[in-house]
Amino acid sequence: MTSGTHTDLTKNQSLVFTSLSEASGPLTAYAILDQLREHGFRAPLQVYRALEKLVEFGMVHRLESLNAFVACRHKGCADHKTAAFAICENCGDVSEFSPDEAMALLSDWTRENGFQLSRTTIELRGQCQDCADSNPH
Amino acid sequence: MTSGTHTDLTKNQSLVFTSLSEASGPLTAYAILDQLREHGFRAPLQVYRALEKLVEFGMVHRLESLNAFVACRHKGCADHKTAAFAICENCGDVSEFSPDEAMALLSDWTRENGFQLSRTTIELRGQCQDCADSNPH
DNA sequence: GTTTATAACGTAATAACATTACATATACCC
DNA sequence: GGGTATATGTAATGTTATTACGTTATAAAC
Repeated sequence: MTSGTHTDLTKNQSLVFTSLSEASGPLTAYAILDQLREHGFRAPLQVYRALEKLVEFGMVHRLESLNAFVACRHKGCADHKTAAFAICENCGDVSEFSPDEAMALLSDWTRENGFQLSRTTIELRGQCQDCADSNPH
Repeated sequence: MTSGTHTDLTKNQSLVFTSLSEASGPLTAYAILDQLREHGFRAPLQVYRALEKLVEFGMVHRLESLNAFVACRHKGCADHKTAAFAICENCGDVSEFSPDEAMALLSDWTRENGFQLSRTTIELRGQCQDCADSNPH
């Protein structure tokens, strides 16, 4: 083995990750639970425990403004401490991107203010291009 | 009257705003409710309704990663669509700042991707200077 | 191969956060 | 007064997340 891959997921972690990977958008913990009942899941904690690890591994992100979770689709994301998300309030679509330059400026602030950064949440809410095109204002 | 001041708060809005203004940090809706029981508050919805308006007025911010609310302490904040927060996970202290340059870069992304931005959440988690000094790693 | 330690898992109960639904009140305009 | 819009009161419920406790799987140490 070379580096930080995670083929070593447990059964529950795999099930939760697969569920998120196959979803077209973010899922709440309880939505995941419902999907996985047929695989034997019975309680929220089974989902939350798996999610905790998957987030720790960098394979899943939590969307704070949605109380939901997405599989990371951002190539190389595990190398980043930060991801940013654009969330369409019309269709629910979520785009992940890497706000490197913006993050550098936020890091300037933390440096100037002696703040020891551990994680960053950046979430943009609005309308995606498709929805803006079909719902003109 | 000149401009966007809000001396015209309703009774409930005033009570909730005062509660948040006098607090040393963010409060959850239920913490506000408990504080305001002596003023006749009886149900969560009384708090949530007031908060909704106060956020709309730009007088209060919601911290998504905390499910809590803070009174805006940022001079001129009402002019900004965006505020950023540095949240100390040790002492709970929250610093608000105006991430103008970072926001400009995020706006570049939205422009390039046709995303119609309505609001932005930027929350930094970590340790404030005071806590980092007293809890060295 | 048994002991020991650690991480993962199962289940129930409960806590914490937020909304829906419906009835009433208040204020402002005509 | 009648009509409209906004604010309020209250109860019930829905949604999200955690605590507590006990068991099972895994792997290293002896």
